This record gives sequence, structure tokens and C-alpha cells, in this order.
Amino acid sequence: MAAAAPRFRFAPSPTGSFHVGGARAALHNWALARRLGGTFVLRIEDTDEARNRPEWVDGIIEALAWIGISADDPHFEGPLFQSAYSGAHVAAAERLFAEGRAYYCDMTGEQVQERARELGVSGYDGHSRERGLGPGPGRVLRFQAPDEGTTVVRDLVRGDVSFDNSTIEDFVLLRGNGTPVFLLANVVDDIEMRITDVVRGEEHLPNTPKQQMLWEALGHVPPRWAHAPVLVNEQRKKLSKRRDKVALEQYREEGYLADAMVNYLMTLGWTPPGAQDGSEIASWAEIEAAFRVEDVTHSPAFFDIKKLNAFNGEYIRRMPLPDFVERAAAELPDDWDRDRFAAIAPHVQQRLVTMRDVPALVDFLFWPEGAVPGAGFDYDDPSWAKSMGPEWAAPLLDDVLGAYAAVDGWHADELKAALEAVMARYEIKLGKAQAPVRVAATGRSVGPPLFESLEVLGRDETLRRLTIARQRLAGDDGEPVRGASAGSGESAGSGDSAGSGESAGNGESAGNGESAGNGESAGSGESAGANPAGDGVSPPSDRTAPD
RNA sequence: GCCCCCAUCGUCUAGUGGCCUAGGACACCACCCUUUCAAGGUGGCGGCACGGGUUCGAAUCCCGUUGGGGGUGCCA
Repeated sequence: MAAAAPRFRFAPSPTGSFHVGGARAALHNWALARRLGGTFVLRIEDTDEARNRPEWVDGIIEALAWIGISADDPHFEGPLFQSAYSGAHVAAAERLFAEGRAYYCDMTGEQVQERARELGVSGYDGHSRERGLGPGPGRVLRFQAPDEGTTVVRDLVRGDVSFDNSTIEDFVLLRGNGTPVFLLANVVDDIEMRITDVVRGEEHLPNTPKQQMLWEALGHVPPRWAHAPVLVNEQRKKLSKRRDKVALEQYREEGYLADAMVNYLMTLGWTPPGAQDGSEIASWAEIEAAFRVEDVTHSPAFFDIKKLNAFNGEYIRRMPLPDFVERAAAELPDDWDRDRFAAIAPHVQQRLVTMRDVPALVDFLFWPEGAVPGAGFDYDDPSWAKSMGPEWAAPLLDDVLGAYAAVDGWHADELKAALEAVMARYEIKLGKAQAPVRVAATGRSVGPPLFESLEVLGRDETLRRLTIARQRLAGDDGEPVRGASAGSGESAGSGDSAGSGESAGNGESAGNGESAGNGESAGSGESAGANPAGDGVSPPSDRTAPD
């Protein structure tokens, strides 16, 4: 008789944002369910009224879809709602009471603490076990845990973990108001949903012996357990919503690719095949085919954004060009010409960390008519002095102006040849000679390859900008002429102010060393006011680890 | 306090008694390439927490120490 298909579950509680740690847990369950031909059950733990909003459930489903866990997949089941099972929770509790496995107690939390202090014990001492209390307002139902022996949790990632039953107190099943507590609800749900494998975060390991007792007391065989290590921050503390950037949605908005995020998340605590002596980049298909919980590491993993960045850049570079152009377009202000961007796209694709860095790399192509760069551009920075400083800068600019006005075609190779012809007279190298031209034409000291950029810019606009720069140079450091300062921004006027420009202090990313981009140009419609960042809308509690 | 988990380069990891003078990836440094910046290439820096065992032999097994983390609620 073939073993029944395994049933996994992912049980997040709805909050305003989706935790990366949760994403990893979901991915683990998903990979297993798919590889083993089982089912991934999504259960929404919505019992806490206070934190329950319908749109949050959509958020969970969307976040899952983003990382490839599609509700349309045949292996996907749900969403199911814990609240729909409240009847079963209470029924289970009553059954445990009827069978003498649980009893009522009228002590308040304070009283329990006080008594523990007097007796010198650590927790609840079983005070009401023999008092024969029945249900009533304010009375909690407690599970009568065994006093002796040990409970062994067979964990797929850690092996057998044993707990001394004497250290497990008679825990609460039903609150004073009759509602079930997490421990009970969770187990009953799993039983009801015929879950066979519980794969979750290590923070749940201490709860596991209690849950296992419940499974057995309720007459069922406990599931296979697997507790993956937690994700931690640089302080080696569990990633917390309060202090760390954990919202999956935020990474998505900042221009991280789902594939990169998924790949990276899976490398925390596990090594994809072939990574032992090569790249850790692996497709989901490869990951899914090879992932086994038994191979998951035992120790906590630091969620390292630097490494995530490396993965993301790698994935961006690997995108087919048309895909890249399409995806990048989403980061551009509406009034930026798509064809013009497409012309330079191949050169920006290999210079990115996140998709959000795109606008700042090409903004010079979209200055409004007659504009000259202003605040936020190197044009107005020390970079100007550095590029224009040499005494040969002015004459060279004059010569380039002349050469470019006369150049036959207007293609990168011709523009390069023309500049090389000019610079030969000054006995300088291309690396130096291009600097003043670059700053003059693009407003930045770094960016996509110069001649390709100029080709896209066009002859008229290039000459115009070189002329203006030349005049400024002559005017001895006078104020820059500002037709419309701040580049494209102001005139963009397409309503999408947004300002991706800020591009999150990516100073080190794609260039523009000094300034982190122009605050107001380059708005990426998407990011607009949204920026949920989780924190704002969700309860500050860290105790929301999906279970 | 009590319970539980963990411990290989800065980080993520490979490693399950000899193949390890410990391998890869990210980061960092240098050089090469080069049209700035990237990318790419080459090389470098850098680790088995400590102390005892077991064994012919230990990063690998056992014990202890130390250090981290998680849990300890009428939260999930």
C-alpha cells in the first residue's frame, strides 16, 4: 500500500506585511509538497480579531504568488481559515475535559505567579487538578501534562529532541472567555486538515512537545516535524519586524527580482546542487528537485543584503533583453520615451543592483527641452571641478564641439573616433578625455558608456549641452545656467512625482558616486506614496512567525 | 531562573573518521581588461570557539567549558 500523499501547511497570521522568514518557510513547504506530489495547504490564522483585515489575506496570497507559490497550482489548497474551525477547537477541548485529560482552573495569571513564587516552582503547579471545577466564566481549561517520563520529538532536521515531562506545565487550552489558545487551535486545525508534515521555524520547537501531547491525547499520530533555523540580523537576533527590513513587499518595491529573492532565501541553511564548487545560482526547478529538509543546516543564518544584492544583479544580467526592457519600463516615469530607453537598455542592464537603480542611470536622456542639470547632478558638484579642472578641458571641449558638429554619421564608433582624433592633440588618454564630455553631456561623472549614450542623445542635444558646459567653463565658476533645474523632474509633470530617484542610498550601486540621485526626477510611479514598509500598518509584534 | 537548540573564513555554506596543508559563494584587497561605472578574468586575505577524552588517525564521535540564539502568556 502506497503511503498517502503528504500534506504540508503554511499558516501565517494576517498582518500588514509578509515576513521574509515566512517566505522562506513557505518555500520549504512548497518545494516539498511539489517534489513529493503532496499538497501545500495555506491556512490563515485569523483567530485574533484585532489583527484581522480582509485585504491582508489578499496580501498574503499576492506575496506567495510573487515568489512562485501560485494558488492556481494543483498542489495548492486554500486559503482555509482557522476561524472556520472554532467549533472543532472547542469540541476537542470539551472532549479532553470529558476524558479527564484536562481540567478547569479559576486562578488568574497573577495568582499563578504568586503561588509559584511562594512554592519556589517555575510555573503553574497543577493546583486545580483535583479540585473538580467545572466550566465557568473566568475559568481556563488546562491540559494535564504528565509529570514523569520524557517526550521525544522526532525532528527531521535535528534528530530526536527530548523534553523532560516534569518541565512541561499544565498549559492552557481554553481561555477564561472560552476561546481556544494557539497551541490547541493549531493542532486541531492540523488534524482536521489531515496535515502530515509540519515544517516551520525553530522558534516553535519548544512548543512542539506540548502539541505532540495534544495530537496523541486527541487520538492521532503526530505529524513529521521539521524545524528550520531562524533567520537573524547582524546582531544575531531573530529578524524582527521592528528593527529589521523584513517585508517581502518592500524588497519587491525596491526592485528585487522574485527569482533572486527565492534563490537567495533557499541558500540560507541549505545548499543547492552544484554549489559546492561553483555558483549558488539555481533555478526553482533545480531547487525543487533537490530540496530535502534533512539537509537543512542547524544553525541560524544571517540575512545578508549584500549577498541578496549580488544575486539580484546576477539575475538582472541574466534576463533576456526584451524582458529586461519591459520590466525596467515599470521603473520609468510615464513621460520618458520607451524607445529611447530601449536604445540604451543593454548598457544599463549590466550595471544594476536593483531595478530601482534604472532611472538614475538614464535620466540624462530625458531632460526636458533646453534643460541643464541642477541640484543632485555631478554637474553641480565637485565632480565638475574634477572633470573640467585640467587646463586642456576647455580647448578640448571646443575641439570636440567642432568635430561633433562635423562628424558624418552619428554613431558610437564615429563619435569615439572623433574624440580620439581630438585628444591625440593633447596627448591624453580616452579615459581622461571622455570625462569633461561626459559631465557636460550627461550631468554625471559615471553612467552608461559615453559614445553609446551620445548616440542616443542625438547630435543637436549633445552639441547644445557641450556648448552650455563650455560657456559655464568660460564664465569661470559662475553659477550653472539652469534652464530647468533638477533635470527632468520638474517638467515631467506627469503626476508621478514619486521620486525613485532617492533610490535608497544606492550611492555605491550604479554610479553617481556623490549624490544619491536627483530627488525629484525619475519617479517610478509604483513606489509613490505606497511604500508600506510593513511597520506602519502592522502591529509591532514580532510574534507573528507563520506556523 | 528553568527548558530547548546551535557553534567551519567577516557572511552563507561544503564537509558525516583518513580524499582536508579544510572546498565554494558573497564581501573585501590587488592586478588584468577597459570609454567612466559596472561586468568579466586572474590572484590574494581569511575559518574548524576552548579544554579534555575515544581512535593508529578527528572539523567530523563523546564529555565539559565558553559563547550565541530560541522558548518560557488566558500571543500567534
